[in-house]
Amino acid sequence: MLETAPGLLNAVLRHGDVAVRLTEVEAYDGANDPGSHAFRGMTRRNAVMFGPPGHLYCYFTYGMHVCCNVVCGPVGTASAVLVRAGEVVDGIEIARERRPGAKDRDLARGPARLCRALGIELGHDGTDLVAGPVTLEPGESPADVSTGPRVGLRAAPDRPWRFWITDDPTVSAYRPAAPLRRGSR
DNA sequence: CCCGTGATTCTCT
DNA sequence: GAGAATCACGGGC
Repeated sequence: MLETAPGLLNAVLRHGDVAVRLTEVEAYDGANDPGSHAFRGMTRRNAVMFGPPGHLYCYFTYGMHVCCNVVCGPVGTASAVLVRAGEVVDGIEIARERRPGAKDRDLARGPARLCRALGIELGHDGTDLVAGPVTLEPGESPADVSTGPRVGLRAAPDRPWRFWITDDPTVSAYRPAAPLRRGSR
């Protein structure tokens, strides 16, 4: 169940009293994938991607956001699945407190939002998803899955490795690519 | 639409 | 060792 990105759809990611049903994920294929953190080989930050599957890879980006991936390949492959969005199915009061002002369906609509709603921090990097404190429970296969290009990646945007549950309102809005506003070319 | 934010990594000396 | 470039985003206007 951890081997494929679409297999994670409908799975429930839980941290303490808050749980999120995953509705949108994105695959990253380690060393073969220019969009992956692991493309240039193992570094200190991405080390857990190279480790055993079923662990959580958390990273910090854009100066203020934490995102998390599920490591899914065997040791040495660095394959991971970015958790992009989901629906809060338990502990919604706590999630609301963590995200003041957000509408319920936006609580975990986006990778960084999802982590914040769940209370996932950098310290959870490397967490074993069976032992916890963050856990992943498989769910039923979704009735209808859509695929498309990945979001916000400048490298290899053509790989249709984003998977989401068709028509689910908690799937994040599609953004073609993150513009680079620092040098003007 | 446009901007902040800080860690990590790369490259050059 | 130092400085520059990059980053898989969200919120505010």
